Amino acid sequence: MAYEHKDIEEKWRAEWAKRGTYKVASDPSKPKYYVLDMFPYPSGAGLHVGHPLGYIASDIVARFKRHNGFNVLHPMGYDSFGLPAEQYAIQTGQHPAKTTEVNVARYREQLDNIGFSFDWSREVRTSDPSFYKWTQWIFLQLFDSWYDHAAQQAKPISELLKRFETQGWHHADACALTGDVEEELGAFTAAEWNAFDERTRQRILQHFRLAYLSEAWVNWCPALGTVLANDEVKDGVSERGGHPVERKRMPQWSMRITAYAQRLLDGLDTLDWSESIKEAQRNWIGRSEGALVRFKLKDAAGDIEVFTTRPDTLFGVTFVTLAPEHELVEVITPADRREEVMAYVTTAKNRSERERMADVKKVSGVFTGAFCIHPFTGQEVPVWVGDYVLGGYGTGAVMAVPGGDQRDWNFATHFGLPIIAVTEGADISKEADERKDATISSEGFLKGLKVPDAITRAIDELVKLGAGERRINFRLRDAAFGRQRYWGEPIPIYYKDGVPYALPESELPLKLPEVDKFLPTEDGEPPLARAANWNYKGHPLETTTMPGWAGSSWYFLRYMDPHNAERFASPEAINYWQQVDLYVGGSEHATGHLLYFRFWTKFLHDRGWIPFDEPATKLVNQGMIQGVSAIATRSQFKTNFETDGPLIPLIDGRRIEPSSPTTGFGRFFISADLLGLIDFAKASVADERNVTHLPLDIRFVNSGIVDVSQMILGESREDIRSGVYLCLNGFIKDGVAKRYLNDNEINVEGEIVFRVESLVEKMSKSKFNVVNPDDIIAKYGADTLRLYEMFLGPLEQSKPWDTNGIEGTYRFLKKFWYLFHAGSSSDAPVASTLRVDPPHITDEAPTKAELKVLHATIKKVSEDIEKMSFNTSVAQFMIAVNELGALKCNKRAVLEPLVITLAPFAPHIAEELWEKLGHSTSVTLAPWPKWDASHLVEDSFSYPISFNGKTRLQLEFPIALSKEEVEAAVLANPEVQSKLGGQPPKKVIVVPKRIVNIVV
RNA sequence: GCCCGGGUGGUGAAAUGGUAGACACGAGGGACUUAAAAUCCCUUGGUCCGUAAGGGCUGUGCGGGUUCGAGUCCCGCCCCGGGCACCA
Repeated sequence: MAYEHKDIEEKWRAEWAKRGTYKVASDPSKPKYYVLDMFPYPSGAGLHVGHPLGYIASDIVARFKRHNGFNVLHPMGYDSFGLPAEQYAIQTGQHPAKTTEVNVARYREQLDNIGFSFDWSREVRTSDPSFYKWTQWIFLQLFDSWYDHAAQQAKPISELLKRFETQGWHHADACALTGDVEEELGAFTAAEWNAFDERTRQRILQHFRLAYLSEAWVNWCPALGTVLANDEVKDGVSERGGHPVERKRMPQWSMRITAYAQRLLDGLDTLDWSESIKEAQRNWIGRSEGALVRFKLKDAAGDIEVFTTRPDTLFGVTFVTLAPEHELVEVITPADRREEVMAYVTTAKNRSERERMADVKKVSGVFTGAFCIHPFTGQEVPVWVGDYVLGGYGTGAVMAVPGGDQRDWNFATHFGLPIIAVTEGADISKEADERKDATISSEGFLKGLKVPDAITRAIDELVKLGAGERRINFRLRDAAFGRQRYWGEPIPIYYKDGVPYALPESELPLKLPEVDKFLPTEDGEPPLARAANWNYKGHPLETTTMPGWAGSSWYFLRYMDPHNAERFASPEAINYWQQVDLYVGGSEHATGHLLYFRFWTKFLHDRGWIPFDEPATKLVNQGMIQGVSAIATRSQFKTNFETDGPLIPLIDGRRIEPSSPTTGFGRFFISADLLGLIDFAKASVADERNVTHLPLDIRFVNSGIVDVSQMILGESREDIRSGVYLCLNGFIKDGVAKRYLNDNEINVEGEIVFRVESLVEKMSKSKFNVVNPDDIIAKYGADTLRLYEMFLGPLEQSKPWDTNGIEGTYRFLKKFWYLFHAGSSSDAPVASTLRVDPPHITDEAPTKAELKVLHATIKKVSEDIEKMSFNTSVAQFMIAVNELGALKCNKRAVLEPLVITLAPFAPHIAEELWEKLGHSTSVTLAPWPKWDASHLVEDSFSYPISFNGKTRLQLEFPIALSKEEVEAAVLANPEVQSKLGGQPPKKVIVVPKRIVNIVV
């Protein structure tokens, strides 16, 4: 009779594996559907209940689509290159491949327990040479490509060479140069190109390749011995480990993602992604329209280039500020100012980016002594250096308009520089006016124009004067691609005379070599430099490896054809499976993975390898499941013991006496309900440090009450094991509860229980609040876990995990099971229910009420899955079971379709019941039931009758009645009449099948 | 500062402009049981009146507005979460 989840789930997991139930192949006769989860990095900690949330949701959709006739690709794999395995390798000497293998096995075991419909025959691992062969191959394609801005497309380098050979390179083409890391490239003719030596040619080509090597400002992290990407640096320290990061110029592999800035931006409009992710990407790309303005130097050749979004404020320029790193600083500073200026530059430069960012309030700068010429007025404008201008961004110089920009205003005010009002109605004595809908008021030809018109006019004038032009600037930077690390894809490049060359395709995969240690060499070379024979035909190989995002930028393609040895995936497979129809993962990847993922897809499209240029049409971000930490308060009482003995004073004047401490000090854990009763003033807690908060392991906490005796057995922290736990009416020491030694129990009744406060925060080992899905599954089963995770709330929302609530979904499954077995002959509990527990199903025709429940459920669940509103579908299942239980329904015609609708959510129990209903094939093959609206039609409706919008009573009328008939019937009702008190209603609103509102 | 989310019982939450709190947890009461577990039934936003049946008022962060009717739409604030930021 009982619902034995363990037997059922083990049986079906084995059966699915044996039958290959979830294996999938291209099948042109069926429509395809591609459901993808962001694959996990297999960490040593294993999965906690938060990880599978998205996987369960996508699994439900995958199963639902299968029932609806789609051929569903639903794969899983591992992002198995990464820092933690390498850190572990450095500490222990254990090869990261080994650790990764162990962790993957553990992940697989945990994932299998949850009953996902993954086609494991398609598993990929980014650290597998058969996979990273193609990551390297794509790298070579990028190395062999340049971006033709005129055509808005990546093209082979060979085409560029032809162009150079016949046309050379002209400054007019210079817009092809993108990114922030190139040096100035001069124009050359075809004849010059043909005369260049190999070295020169290769150096020039680096300016065009989409994967390129150049001197770049990088985030160098000395502690990690590596370079970090911009998005791996948070607040000036490394995201992982929190080590300081400094700006350093060094040779660096980069990806020219900036070439795609406009397309990455435009593409967002075509995607069904959450607005917040799209917005984050828009911000990250950071397109701004404005003008490049050149200020001629007064006493030197050349000019200062400035980018501004507000050329309309040019008449408000009172000075120009250069970043301390700006190369002109040295050039223009006159000798008599040199000492002072260079001293400032040195300090400003040495301040880390972190300090400069943290210190917004402090204004610092110095006058160079040089002047430049205002392009419109011809007046002299002083040139300053200020550290509020960053060298790495834009041109590293700003035209300062203190009347229109707050930072410039701060700088001008601090140094007493003139401030000109640029807009009508601005009060420049208090702050700058940054409004973009103002009218220009500064003297000159822009006066009286609205800002947008003034911008256009200003640019026109700049162009006429040759002093500037329209310019679109992107915040997006080229992506650093090399890491001074071992555990990543080797970059398939070798060096001849210091010039990088592509390794021939036939040499791929370039496998990771064995090294004696996973650390940088003594002279700071990356670990790969330790490898013996790390060269190609005598030429040294590249020693940096690829970053984490390389493999994840294209893995979705490999799943389509994971064992192909000839190509990253066959054209047939790609043409069949196309884009990902539903991609599920965390929103923390908004500007990292999800941008590179789109970038590589666009690139592969440009070069003709794939027919689409966006990887995933729909993206859903699951929320985070937070942990609930159990926080215990611990205090060290002092001094009172010396005079009063081991008594703890309470605010009502009484004292409680736990077992006597041997010294004059006592360290106690205090139950949350006792906390407010202790008189901490009298207890003379020396200082705040004597009251501390410690997280207890939530495995020993139930509804806020700690099982202290169990906890001290399983606890590794000594202070927790040996602690004295003060409760309301006694204390617990060494796991034994005792009454207080004096008669001052606050409450002599009841058990001595220790309570903790709960705190919702990130689930993590260090907070002792991790819930392992394996434990939940052992107790309640995977089907219960799946249902409960969905039942917690909307998928995209973050929510705390509370194991206590799981009983509800477990009870639901037991009731569902009972529907099939109520009145069954074998009512006695038996060890295994699988064969001996016959179902009790009849073939009788269902009643109207039963059909209504069934069809309402099919309708609601079908619609909810499409909307990814899983919590409401689970609620509907509960309603159905409660109602069918009350109707004592055990009819096949009702239960059979219900099993199919439940199958995507709780596949194990559904398979078992499906089999019991007499089917020999898997429930996953059953077609999705259709709901029939005719079963949902009601004969009558109970109208809420409201007066002025407030519901007062209910009246039932046939739905066939017209508005007028309902109104008449309502007004004829004696109760309504008495409420009206003889007054005629002002108005009566009847909304059929909804409400009646009487206005009085 | 800017851009996205969000704010509803003790808790997780539900609600095409139409009966706020579905569903579930927890809590309280009861049934069954020698007992426990399991299961089942009832109550459960707040508050007031009533012995009771029942009824009144109030209530979706705050203040306005639109509407016969607002958790939902509009305007102005407050708070929480996430993202971005010396980009000139």
